[in-house]
Amino acid sequence: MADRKTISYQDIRDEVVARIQNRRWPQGTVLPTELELAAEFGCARATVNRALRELAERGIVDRKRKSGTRVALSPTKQAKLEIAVVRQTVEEMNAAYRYSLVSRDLMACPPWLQAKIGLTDPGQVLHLCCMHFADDRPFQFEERWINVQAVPHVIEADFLSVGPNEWLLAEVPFSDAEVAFSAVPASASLSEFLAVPTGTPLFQMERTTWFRSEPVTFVRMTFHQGYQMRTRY
Amino acid sequence: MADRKTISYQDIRDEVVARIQNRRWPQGTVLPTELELAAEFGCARATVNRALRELAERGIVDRKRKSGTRVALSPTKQAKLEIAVVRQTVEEMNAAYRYSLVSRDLMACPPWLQAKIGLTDPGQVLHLCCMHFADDRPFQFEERWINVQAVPHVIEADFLSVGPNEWLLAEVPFSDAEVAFSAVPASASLSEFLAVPTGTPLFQMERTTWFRSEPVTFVRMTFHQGYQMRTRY
DNA sequence: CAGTGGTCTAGACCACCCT
DNA sequence: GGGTGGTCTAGACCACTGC
Repeated sequence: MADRKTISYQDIRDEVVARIQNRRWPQGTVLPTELELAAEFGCARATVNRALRELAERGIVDRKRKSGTRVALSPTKQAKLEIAVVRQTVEEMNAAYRYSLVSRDLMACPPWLQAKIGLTDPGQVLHLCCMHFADDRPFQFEERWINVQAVPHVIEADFLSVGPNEWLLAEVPFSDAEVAFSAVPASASLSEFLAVPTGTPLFQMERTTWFRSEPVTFVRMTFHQGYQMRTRY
Repeated sequence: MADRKTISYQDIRDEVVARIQNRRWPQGTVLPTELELAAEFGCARATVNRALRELAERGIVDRKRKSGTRVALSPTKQAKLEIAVVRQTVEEMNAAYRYSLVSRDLMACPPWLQAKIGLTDPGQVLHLCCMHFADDRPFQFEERWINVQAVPHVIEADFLSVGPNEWLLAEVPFSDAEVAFSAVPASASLSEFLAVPTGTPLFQMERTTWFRSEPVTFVRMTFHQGYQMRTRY
């Protein structure tokens, strides 16, 4: 350690990671207590605490009261996926974004959807189909159902110029969501919208969204052939 | 707010989220300063700081020195994906896990791989193919290349009973990785290993791993038909 | 019961960056 | 230049949990 004036929590965090990678503290090892580490590094316990808390969040160590901090055994690593709005994703590729509404109809909530999102009252849903283009080439086909009861004035939105994703984000900020990724074959309609042969493997993302425990929307986003979702961790 | 003895950072965090969802603080709004919030909630600034820092990590607010804290405009939401070892994934489905080594050969690093993982010296790589089963049904096909230079004694491992993933995790703990998810058609060999017709859409995950900036391994994991990766956020 | 992490406080200094 | 968040300190009390 450099003999700087003050030790930062990042110094401690990095040093702990180094010792784990060095095998000085192999997997399963119980680390010294916060007090001991604070003494070793010559800093306050709060500083050690912050460093170790961050490592615990990353899944690198496990912490328990009384038993202490130990190096994690099965490193269930956590990847942070940044899920942005389609427009942003397209623009980050330096491509021109274009949005187009395909269809919009109000309907009774179908039973499968009712079960899927856990809706008790069989109310109405707004059913939307949209296309997103990058440089005028198909990028994503979006099929969405919105729970009218949860967002009543969705009926007044025409979704001609603004996509439902962005509209909802402004309307229902910071909701909870559950996502599922999978590979699906292009159906007849998907093959037309995304300009690929029927049966082509396509990357799909499904998402159900709740606002204060009330289901708001379910969306199925199917990407163009060859799309990859990437992240670092 | 309940008139409890002390205000926790979670109280503040939840209250701030509530005010954002209430539209009391619409998107783009500049929040009161930490000092002002501390005064309002009757707590120390550090407590407010921790609450707001957590919200900033979640992407709900943006913080900048001098300009202050404001409600995020484009909520690039972050999903935390827990990427576990295959065995763990299978066992969490209450299925019996079985592993099988398909092939193992030492070879010169092919140029495409050299370019992909950013390897400067054209050294040797260990090329492995493995199968993972859940209740004796194909679950995942794994094709992997390991940089021998980075992990020399990988040559002594036979990978007959322990898969390369678990071996590497014990060997090279907590490395950095880059992952990409996509949908691919089943190739001739994939169709045999995963028992599906050729061309079937399959979910695939590719991962490159570095340990202290040195490339360690590149792996391509292809899942059985219909596999879904799920998460909440 | 006692040890460990979890959290809060009151105060301080610093670094960044907008005006 | 000055205001804001970023961080550290020294001390305190609390909550959980293994012994």
